[in-house]
Amino acid sequence: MSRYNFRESEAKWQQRWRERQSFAARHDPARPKYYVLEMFPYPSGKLHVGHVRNYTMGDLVARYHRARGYNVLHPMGWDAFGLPAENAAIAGGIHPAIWTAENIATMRAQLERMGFAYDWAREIATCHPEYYRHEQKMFLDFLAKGLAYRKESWVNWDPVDHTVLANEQVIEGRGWRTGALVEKRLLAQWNLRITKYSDELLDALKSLDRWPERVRLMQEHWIGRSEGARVTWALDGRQDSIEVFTTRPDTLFGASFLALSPHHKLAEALAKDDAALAEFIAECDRTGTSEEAIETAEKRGYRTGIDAVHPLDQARRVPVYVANFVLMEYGTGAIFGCPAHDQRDLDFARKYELPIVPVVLPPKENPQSFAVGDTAYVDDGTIFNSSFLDGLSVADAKRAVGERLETLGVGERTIAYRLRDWGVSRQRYWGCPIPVIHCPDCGIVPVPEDDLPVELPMDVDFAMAGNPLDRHPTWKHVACPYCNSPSTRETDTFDTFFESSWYFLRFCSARAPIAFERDAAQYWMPVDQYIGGVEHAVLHLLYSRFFMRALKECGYLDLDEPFGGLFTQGMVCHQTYQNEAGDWLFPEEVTSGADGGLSDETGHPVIAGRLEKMSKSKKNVVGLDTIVDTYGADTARLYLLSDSPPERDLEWTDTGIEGIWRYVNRLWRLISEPAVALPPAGTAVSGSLSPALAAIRRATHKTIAAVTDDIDKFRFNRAVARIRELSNALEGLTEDATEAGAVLREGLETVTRLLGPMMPHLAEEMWQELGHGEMLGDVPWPVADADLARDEQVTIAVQVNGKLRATLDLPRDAAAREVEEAALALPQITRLLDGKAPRKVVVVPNRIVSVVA
RNA sequence: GCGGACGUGGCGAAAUGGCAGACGCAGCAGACUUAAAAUCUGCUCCUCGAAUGAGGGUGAGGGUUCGAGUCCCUCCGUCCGCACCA
Repeated sequence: MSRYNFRESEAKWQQRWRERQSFAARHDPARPKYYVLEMFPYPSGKLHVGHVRNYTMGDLVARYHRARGYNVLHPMGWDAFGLPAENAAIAGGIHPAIWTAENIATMRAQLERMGFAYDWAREIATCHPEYYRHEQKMFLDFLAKGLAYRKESWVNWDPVDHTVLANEQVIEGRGWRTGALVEKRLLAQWNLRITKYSDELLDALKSLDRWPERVRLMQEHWIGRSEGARVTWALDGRQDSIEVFTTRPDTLFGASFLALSPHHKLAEALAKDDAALAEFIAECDRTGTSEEAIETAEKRGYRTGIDAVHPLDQARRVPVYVANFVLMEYGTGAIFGCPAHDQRDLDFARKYELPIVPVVLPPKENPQSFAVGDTAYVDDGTIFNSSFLDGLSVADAKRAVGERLETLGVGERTIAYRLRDWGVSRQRYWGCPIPVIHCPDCGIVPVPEDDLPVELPMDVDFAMAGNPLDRHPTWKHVACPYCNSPSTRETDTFDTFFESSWYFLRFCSARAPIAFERDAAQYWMPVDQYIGGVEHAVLHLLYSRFFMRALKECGYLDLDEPFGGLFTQGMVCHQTYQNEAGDWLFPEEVTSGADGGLSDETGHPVIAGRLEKMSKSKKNVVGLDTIVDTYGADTARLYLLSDSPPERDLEWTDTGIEGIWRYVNRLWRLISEPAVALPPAGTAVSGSLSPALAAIRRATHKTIAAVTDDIDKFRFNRAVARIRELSNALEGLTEDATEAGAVLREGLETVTRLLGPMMPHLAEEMWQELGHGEMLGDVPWPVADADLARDEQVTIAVQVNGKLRATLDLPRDAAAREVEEAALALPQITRLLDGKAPRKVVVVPNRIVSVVA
């Protein structure tokens, strides 16, 4: 019995693809294009099966479209800047550039072993100056257009590492690496004006009909458009005023206080002469920004002693507080509190004993008796206690009050967004240098284009905390390009999301001396199918959408959306194991005893934990190399496609991959040791077929249609099941008729061609074994013959009162009357009807007869 | 709190409103073998029954329909995203 020799076969076909440059994409406007892209990896060390699931799907899509006649672009690259390289440098004394290059080499070799159909000539790594020089140019263009600007912003500051931390790097108020309490600091940061496109980014979501609804919703929430009003409150006895933003201007007459953010200009000004207020603000800053901190933080306020004048009733005064729950980043950094109709305001009012005036009367409530208890009333109702608004609905009152505010010049209807501009400065070495120079005389000066790229120096020292660029003896010291005064370079680098916001454009002309050739981008873009994890639903995918618009504004291209189709695949999970001490164990350290109990290598009991996403820290990882060594790339690929729907999480099990390996060998035997002699390649099926052979031929053509449809709809697990169904049927073909060989050949060739995009090496080997000279990768996708796929006989279910009672085999498309008669004549049915005529009979052609007795 | 998704055998899962459980994993029985592995064959939702078969079954309850896993309402549970957003 022969076994499929994947080692020989996979190496052979990979070599063949390389020699023939089978997957090199050529710009050819005469042909329809298809751009498939998987989110490019961070070169962290080694590929894990989670990566490989993603790339296997992309490869299937790429090879499938190639077979369908598209000019396919399917590139791969490396998102190569980032913290882990720097941490490796700090921990192990290896330079980030070397660490990254070594990891890329390892991971590229792993990808090549998987046989993915990438155009390797277009490979990019974002840490190369030939890549990042172009984004330095983009930044200068953004600067010229006002799309980039410098602003003081509040950041998470790690006092030990001397660096800014992203929100995700702050865990329970402490730096994830140092464990130091994170401070809020005001730092001058470069920002990109993404908010300029808030409305456009929101509106265009509607056009992204090949994106998951979930991702579009997440972006919609992230942009967070809300309509409301700005209202100006004069301050009693002062010249200045406070502007608040509200979505509920209809409740203005229920106001009982104003609250300022601790970072509000007025709050800071007052703190200069008020030590207690200064201390209150300082305390607010010490509170972390993490979810836990926010949730547990008590709502606290500081009474300033200032009163504000109600804009619609000069006689009314409300106290002004500084409150810890008011965000400077949203709206105007100041709110008015209406306790009766906002839960948070209600809690605050109860605590500080402020008046609670209801102004929205719920339906069926009495204006005299209605009172707010512990719960604010936030729904619709009739306005009361509100002067000229009395009697209006909430919606009408919003309109009326908006008009009045505008007439009086004390406010206007406006729109607020949750989206904030994107802060791109990072106090890190391993990133793209921000190409500006600080001149004591000229101020901030862009690096002249001729001086690009600003390259990272290689001779850096990681021995001390903080950004090595800052401490470098010479790098930052330059002459001002305009006045020649001694100046300093910007030592911050870009957020690494900068690189991933345009890499898909670089792939269109990866070796161009400019960022990308306009023609190439206009031809290949947008990406037709983008595939990656849902964890990028907002940041990367939103930044990329912004970049397209910003680049368009700077004249780079004329397109808005980068990704026409998006698919977010599930994660690969694995059982976790812990010993009694609570230490995590690798799966290979665990053995299961005869009684089903688990133990470690020392014989101590092991507790099986929950299924979790594979991660190094929980040790529930499966090494890709081991899998490929043992079973080959194709087996791993088919397992990743077959076991779960692609959008759902997949559990990696040893028995699962074993099963696929058995299937691979069954397929190989089916081809290499056919039960019936096969006629030569190219022999068509002819002559009259026995019913059994006709059924197999029908199954063959049905399978083509079904698998094609399944792949189009990303139902890969079902496509695999269909192919297995067909190959199972072919295994059962042992009939020794003249036509049998030709029918078997047609079936085997179909299985081979359908498997081509999934298990490309095995399929090539099978295709060759079937006697074909050309490569399967060059053979067009099979087309189902609708006539051959059609059933001549159909099985029709017969229901009585909704219960299945019998089935009926009839010729296809039999007349409804005949079907009904045949059904009613069945003994099981006559028995149930007991001689009575049915009250009603529904006949669905070729499917069912439903009898109501 | 807001928003979303999901709930089907021992497990992963199928099922344009039309025969629930395709395809696979695990399991059981058998064949081959001195034996094991590999391979092959058969069985495997539950209850009753020797069997043809009968009844029940898609988180719970209700509704629409000739017909509901699928559509609608209420509830329960799980997972995910966002969250002091005014």
